[in-house]
Amino acid sequence: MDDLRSHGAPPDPERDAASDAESLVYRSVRKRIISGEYPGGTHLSTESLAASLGVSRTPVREALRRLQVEGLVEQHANRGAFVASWTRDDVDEVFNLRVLLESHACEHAAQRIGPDAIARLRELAHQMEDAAANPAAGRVDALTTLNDAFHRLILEECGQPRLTHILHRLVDMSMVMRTFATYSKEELLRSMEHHRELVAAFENHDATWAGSVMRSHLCAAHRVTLRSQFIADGSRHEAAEPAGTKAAPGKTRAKSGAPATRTRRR
Amino acid sequence: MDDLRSHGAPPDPERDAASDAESLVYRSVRKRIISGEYPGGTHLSTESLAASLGVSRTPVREALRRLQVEGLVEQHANRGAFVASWTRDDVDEVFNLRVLLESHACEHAAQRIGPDAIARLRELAHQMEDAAANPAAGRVDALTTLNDAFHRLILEECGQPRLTHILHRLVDMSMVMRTFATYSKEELLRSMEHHRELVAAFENHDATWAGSVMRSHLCAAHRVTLRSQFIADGSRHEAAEPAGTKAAPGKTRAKSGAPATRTRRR
DNA sequence: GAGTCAATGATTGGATACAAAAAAGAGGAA
DNA sequence: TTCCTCTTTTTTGTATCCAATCATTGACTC
Repeated sequence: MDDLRSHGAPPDPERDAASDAESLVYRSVRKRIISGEYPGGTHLSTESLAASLGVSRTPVREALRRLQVEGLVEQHANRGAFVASWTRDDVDEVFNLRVLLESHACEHAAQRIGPDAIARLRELAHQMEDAAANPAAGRVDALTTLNDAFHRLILEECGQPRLTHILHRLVDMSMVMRTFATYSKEELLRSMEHHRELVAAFENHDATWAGSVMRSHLCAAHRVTLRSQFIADGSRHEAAEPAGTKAAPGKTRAKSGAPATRTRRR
Repeated sequence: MDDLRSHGAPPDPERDAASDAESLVYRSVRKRIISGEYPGGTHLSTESLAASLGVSRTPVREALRRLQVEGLVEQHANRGAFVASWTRDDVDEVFNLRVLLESHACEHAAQRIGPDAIARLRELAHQMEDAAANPAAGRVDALTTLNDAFHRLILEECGQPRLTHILHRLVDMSMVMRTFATYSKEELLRSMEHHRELVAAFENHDATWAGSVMRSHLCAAHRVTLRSQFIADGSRHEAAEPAGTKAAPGKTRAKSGAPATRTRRR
């Protein structure tokens, strides 16, 4: 009957635009983690989150569980949820995985992508160049949003839902880490050139070329992230704790492992 | 003080051995999905699950949310959770990702693995050969358990928690699909030989060799899975619906997409 | 007889209430 | 002063309750 409706948003498990309370909390908390408003180690109290968002604790708990599985949050039994922290090894791992998977996705996308998506990619690349050339306030935000859209569009074109899902989460992690990233002028220009080159590779449906450019692009981003997050000797950059937040118990220990997905020691 | 305790299980986000109600439900439902007791399309009612497990609906809902994010169940808004179904494209995607990632993990593991882990791998390989040679009842279960332990041990040795986590989920999916798999005698022997060869590669810390064997191993498994799950023309193998279960609404449609991680159509 | 519409029943999503565990703090002894 | 212990307080984890939504069934109309 109204099959059209069930065709659209509701059955979509990644209901980014869903209007229920759980999704509201999920989007809100995720956004704040990615933007850096909640730095690593921040205690996420279900009660205060529920109060500040005007919902009860039930959907908050479900949203935190989702964020935990996605790796942005750690949950300690009977102690609640904390924003995941990042070590240098974590940064390396995430970027190594992105290099491996996103270039793979790029190669598939190059073979399947249609003219509409290519046009959209070109438009996004142009908008990024405009934003980069215009030293206005909010430039970084605009660039981040456009860059995110560019990468996500490529992912959607690869036609592999699980790969897309995994990479969305890795890209989220990269964005958390890139909160403090500062691109030099040269690095910015190189990044723009990578985007242009990717569009050219897609126009020619050249999978090898597209994958290769993506690898270069991510290697460069990896270096920028490392430079902005860690000082040369490899010691950890600790985001300043905002007043009123409590550090995760046993945090210094936890850092030597990894957030959210640590394996058991034997 | 009791820092030792917080060192162990409690702060582990993948608390497989946790004793709270949510984890109990999670493990129970996950096990039934993987074992094939709940075939694709089975409706997972929060109420009946809560009743059968002796807990309330609250932890059941959280466990289902976790399984949804992990891709084993689909949640349709206001309609509840259903066990994810698998198309041939899904099988191909999962195995392609495993080939890419598990060989990568293997290469890292080969460089880091210690003598204890190698000994344990050799032991597991021997046990598998014994189990394979002994045509007793429960042989398939024993082989599945041992093989799972073998692969997971390699993953833990690679020292990359996120990669490990992602692969755990992909392996779970493979196990769901392999429920009905039947290895021929030749395929079984080849699989055993792969395990032996992997141990040899690890003993020599030869990353290229180890990664290469793992690729072969997974390609072979991919073919067996395809053969057992789908008939030659590529049409879908539908697991028999047990009496009393309701099919997911719009299921025929959903199958053309993918479970749990479908991307939005534009 | 087929199709449409409304009432009913079942099930989910969310809110609140309660019990248990952990963290924080006060107090006292060495 | 420092360390230990007991109490208080906060916060989590679970159970129960209520409202909203969806599927189903039956009656009604064309």
